[in-house]
Amino acid sequence: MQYGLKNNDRESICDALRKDLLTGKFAFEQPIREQKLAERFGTSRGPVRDALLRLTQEGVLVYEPNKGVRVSSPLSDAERDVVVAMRLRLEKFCIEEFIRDAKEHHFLQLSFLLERLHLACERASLPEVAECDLALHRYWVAQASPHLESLWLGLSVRMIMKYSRLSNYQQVIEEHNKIIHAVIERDLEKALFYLEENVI
Amino acid sequence: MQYGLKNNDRESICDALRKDLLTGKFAFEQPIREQKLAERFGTSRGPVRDALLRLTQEGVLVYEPNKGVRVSSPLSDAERDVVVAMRLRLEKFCIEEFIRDAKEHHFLQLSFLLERLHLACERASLPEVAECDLALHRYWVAQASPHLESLWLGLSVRMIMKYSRLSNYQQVIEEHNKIIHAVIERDLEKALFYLEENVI
DNA sequence: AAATTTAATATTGTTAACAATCCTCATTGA
DNA sequence: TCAATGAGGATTGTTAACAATATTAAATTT
Repeated sequence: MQYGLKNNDRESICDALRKDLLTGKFAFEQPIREQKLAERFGTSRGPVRDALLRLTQEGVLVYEPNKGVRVSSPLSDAERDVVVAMRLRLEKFCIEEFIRDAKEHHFLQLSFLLERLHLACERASLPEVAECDLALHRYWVAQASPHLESLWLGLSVRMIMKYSRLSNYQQVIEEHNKIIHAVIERDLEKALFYLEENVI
Repeated sequence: MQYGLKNNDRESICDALRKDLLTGKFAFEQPIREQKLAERFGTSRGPVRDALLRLTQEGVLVYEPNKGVRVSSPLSDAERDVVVAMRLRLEKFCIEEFIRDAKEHHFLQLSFLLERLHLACERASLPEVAECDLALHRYWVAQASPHLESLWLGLSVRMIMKYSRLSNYQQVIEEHNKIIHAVIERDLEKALFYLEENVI
């Protein structure tokens, strides 16, 4: 479980940790120790602290003064419903913008991300599937509104943490095929419909 | 503009900076320098970096590697609409939970926060009004769902940054009076109605 | 004079040492 | 026996120095 970050970057540490957290490598409520992570990533505690602070703000971790961070407890069903509704509102807006403004090379990038998701599903690797799924959705959000990207991330991460439908790989592929083909055909109505089916 | 933080705390720095940002003390796109803030708050750059990182995650600041952070540009009208809808969805849920579960001392605390808002409005101090307004809404959010609190903060801060209706002090007071009295009477329907009028 | 290169400065990124706080567990005293 | 105390270690919080990168200004070349 040793990572080789050539670019010592809080972003890299943050992404690696987020992946671990999403795929359940840490238990709920488990405390996270800075020194241990620093050793794992081959850096000092500084960049690790940065990453932990970010993940705290995203809601994956909970911070208590002088006690550090621990993995946050899962959302209640009611809380999750709220988060789902919010994410859907946000992502619908972004899909709409994306379909309106996207050029050919954006669609190409989308196809590439879809292909990566395919491969991850074939390999049946949950961490990779989770990452590719997020990367795909994140792409149109980031293209449509950089402002809303970090907001979106917080919502999505919380959603996935609660429980993951991602283990049904066949369904994951089909849902995303539908969405993306609708997007590429610039069929807004269809795209929103399939998105609504997928984001639950 | 010198603050006297006895408790050197990233939280304090973060709150102070957020207040400045919300009330327009920095221009959009203006770069923020760590050293300057460290001197202002009488600490080293470490805690300042922590605060800047948090505000970046909240969306108030934008980070570029090796270039630091700058004040983020304002939301477009369409983006703001999305954020408003999301915040409303979140806060309605929290009000509902709050009304269901609140004890007498929660109502007392609410009255206290309302009183503070009154005083701030009388003094016509925009920074204080903004702070009290946020503190009030934040209270029922935090009570109803600590999970959703940081999410709510990101939404609210972005909303207020765009433009502030807060300068009409008389209206601010009336709107909050209505909401809070409805809450104390546990009249959910009324509370949601007045909330919808307030969060725009 | 305009463009390019180079040096100097300013700013962010990282690190290791130190300070403050929390936690554990053995010791003490009733 | 049990609660209170306190020492020791573990962990987080802060700092200042250093490294890496970006920006600016000057010098050089064309």
